[in-house]
Amino acid sequence: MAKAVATRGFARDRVLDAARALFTEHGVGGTSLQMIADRLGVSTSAVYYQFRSKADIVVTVFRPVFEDITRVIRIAAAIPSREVRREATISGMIELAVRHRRTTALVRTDPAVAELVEAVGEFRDAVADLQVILAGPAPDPASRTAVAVLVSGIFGAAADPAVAAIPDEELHRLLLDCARRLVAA
Amino acid sequence: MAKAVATRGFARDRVLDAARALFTEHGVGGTSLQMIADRLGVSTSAVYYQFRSKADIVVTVFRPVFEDITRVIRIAAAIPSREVRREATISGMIELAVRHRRTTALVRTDPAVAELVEAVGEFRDAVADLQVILAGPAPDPASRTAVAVLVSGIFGAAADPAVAAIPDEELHRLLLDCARRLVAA
DNA sequence: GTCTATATATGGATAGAC
DNA sequence: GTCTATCCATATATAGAC
Repeated sequence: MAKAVATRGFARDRVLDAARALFTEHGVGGTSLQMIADRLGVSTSAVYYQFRSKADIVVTVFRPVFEDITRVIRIAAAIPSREVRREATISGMIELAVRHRRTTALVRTDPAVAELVEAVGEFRDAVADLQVILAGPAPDPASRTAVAVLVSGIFGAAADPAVAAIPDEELHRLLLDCARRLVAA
Repeated sequence: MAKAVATRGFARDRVLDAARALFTEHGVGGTSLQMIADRLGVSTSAVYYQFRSKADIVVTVFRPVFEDITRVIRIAAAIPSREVRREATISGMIELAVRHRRTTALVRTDPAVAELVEAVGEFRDAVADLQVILAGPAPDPASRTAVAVLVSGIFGAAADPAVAAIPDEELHRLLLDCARRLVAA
């Protein structure tokens, strides 16, 4: 129990790291500022010095993920062929799902994050665009189901403890295999 | 705003219905007894008359799902061929995922439910057994990844709003197609 | 930059009246 | 079977001292 070493200067990042870990363990709703403060060995007030509110922390934690999704969409949107565009989107989605691993699971599943997505237009658009590129504008039941399995499967699997030991590169490749099998009509 | 009609005699079931709906919307952690009581137009004390605690409600809501999982496993365990056994397990898993739809999503994703699973040995065993039947006792990375995609994909997709309009039978069939494509090595 | 103290709300839970 | 009243713990958040 060495006294909490204040590595100094990066207090904000330390709060974000602790928040990320706790969000993963207990969900956003199950994580209090007290828990974050305790993990850092500081008081809640110290946390409030770095962030205006809990919502501020949540938004800061998840912004990078949605920025990545937006980036993947923007790159894909420039591709003329629908087939190639979908391929690129899936590949980009897997890349970011693996890179963010623990964080991304919550994007698809945590009710608090779902509310956040609804609230922040920027995030909401990213998710909507993703659906359209993958399933098309007016998808039939089979496409809708396949896309739902694909997205839930990718994001859920990337965060599954069962694959935690698999290195990023290998996991990326394995998920790509699964995705190809799924969407290969 | 007609005064809350107390259909009488089924107060317990009405609490469970309200809880299920709220758990789906806000997650278990994000649902308070106050919210449940409000939705029924009663006081929290009235809810406490039907259940000892919030945990009691949670356990009662999720028990049927885990009982179904246990039943699927028990039936599958009696099948000698490993191939056929896995097929039967997947089919049974899809059947219960579709039948419970909104509830099952939380089983894979809600941190509060994850803690519940850890706490209740009966539930924990069901989940562990499911993994072993699907992936085998010492699975390689590829199998672990495929099973993770399969389970997350099935449960996540069944609860996805995008497939809400698809009838149970059709959704079951479509999910089975997805599963076959995924595990067909 | 971190602390103490505090305001205020909400959550889970119980006792006892009706 | 439902309500009022209440207890206690915890949560978010702020003010101000050091």
